Amino acid sequence: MAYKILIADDEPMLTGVLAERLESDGYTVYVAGDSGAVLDRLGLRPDLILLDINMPGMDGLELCRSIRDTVSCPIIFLTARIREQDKIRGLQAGGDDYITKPFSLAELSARVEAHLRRDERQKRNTNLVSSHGLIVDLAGRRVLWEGREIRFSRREYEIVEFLVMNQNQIFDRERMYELIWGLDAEGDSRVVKEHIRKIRNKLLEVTGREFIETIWGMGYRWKK
Amino acid sequence: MAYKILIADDEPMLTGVLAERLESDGYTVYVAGDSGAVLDRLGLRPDLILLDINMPGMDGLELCRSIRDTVSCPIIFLTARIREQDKIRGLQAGGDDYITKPFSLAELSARVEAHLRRDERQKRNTNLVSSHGLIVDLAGRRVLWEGREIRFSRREYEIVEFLVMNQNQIFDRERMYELIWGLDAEGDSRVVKEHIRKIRNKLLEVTGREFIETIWGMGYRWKK
DNA sequence: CGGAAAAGTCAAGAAACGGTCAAGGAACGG
DNA sequence: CCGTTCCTTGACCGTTTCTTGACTTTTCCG
Repeated sequence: MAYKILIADDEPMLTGVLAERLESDGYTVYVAGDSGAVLDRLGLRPDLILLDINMPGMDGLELCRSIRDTVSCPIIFLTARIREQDKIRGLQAGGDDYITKPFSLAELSARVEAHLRRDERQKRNTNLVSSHGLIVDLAGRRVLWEGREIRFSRREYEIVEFLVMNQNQIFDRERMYELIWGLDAEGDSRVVKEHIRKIRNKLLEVTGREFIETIWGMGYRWKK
Repeated sequence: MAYKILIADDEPMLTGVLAERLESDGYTVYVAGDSGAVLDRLGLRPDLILLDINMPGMDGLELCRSIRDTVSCPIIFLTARIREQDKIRGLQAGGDDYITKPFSLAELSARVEAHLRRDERQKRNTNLVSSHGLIVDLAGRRVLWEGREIRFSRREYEIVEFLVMNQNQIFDRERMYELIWGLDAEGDSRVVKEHIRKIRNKLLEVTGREFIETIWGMGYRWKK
């Protein structure tokens, strides 16, 4: 699975170059041009965020705090400021690292990798989430029931993980498609319902229970 | 407010060290040495529980289930067992994580923090607005009365949410139609009154009360 | 009181939605 | 390169919900 990186910057010149490089490094890249877009994209559960400290809309530090309220992935600031004081403030706001412009792509690439590595190591232990006896192993990307694995395809697993991680919320197909597929609503959100069907079948077959409920006209929700 | 952590373990050596570390991390710590004490302390509404799986009295898994009947905070098992099977059984009993002894205090500390954070996030994502005992769950897009759901269709829910969120204002049908259906005032704003009727019926049936009032010639308003 | 405008009620057809299936195409692994 | 798995799409059908029009009741005001 490719790591997802969210670039939060409003200079198309820069984001273009960054995206190109990171994609060639094998990452999936998303770009958000303003604070609102950044917060929207958090649902994608990026593995790392590159954050321009001077974004239109919210102040960068403020934005960083908001991000931290939602996700815990590494955040690397991109900035022209160089004063030590700024560095400290950034880290206090929940940033993990700081790269000052101009920087070389090689350097950025290296730091991104380092952070992902470290984060990965930290995560590996912990990540099991359970719900009604169903265990979702986030690190291993698999689902267990009474010790046995229920085999899901990639998309199926991603949907299960997504719903389990956002149990109390309800998502219509459009929104799920945006958040899980990540593309900008290209394509047809009807795929979602087909995947949901497959998932339900597998879960029902193995567990004999229903886990995903449909709220007519509103969307799907993981049963509490 | 400091988070409250309940340590359920009968080895004073261990609980002492744990408590010391967690207190220095800024948490309020309670210790319970046997199953009975644990259940007693649940009244304190701890934010997280560290549970030794081998406690005198009840079996750890059993105890875990009992705890789950009362509180929903994260439970981290402390144990010497290491088999994958045990891990899974623990999670099925309602545990959230599993740390095998011996563990480093740093690791424990990190996991405690991670769980508290996740729990906090989840709570915050549950946006509730209440009015006269009626609870509107914005994330789940549903309406509750005395813990029970009142089922509304999508439009109905949208109208309820809209009115509850704008309690002191009066909206005529035209305006509600524009604001809830969206811009293009295509169609006929008479639908609104039909939906209002349905909503009133459902609310009245379940709660026996009136929530929406009509201001003659002006529109509708959520009762204060 | 009486008429007009506003609001409420009801039933029925239209539209939207979700579930299911089958099949073509893309991606993957050997 | 080939076979397999997975993803996506289109079509169909039953169900729920939305909308509409006709009709009734309430409210206001001369």
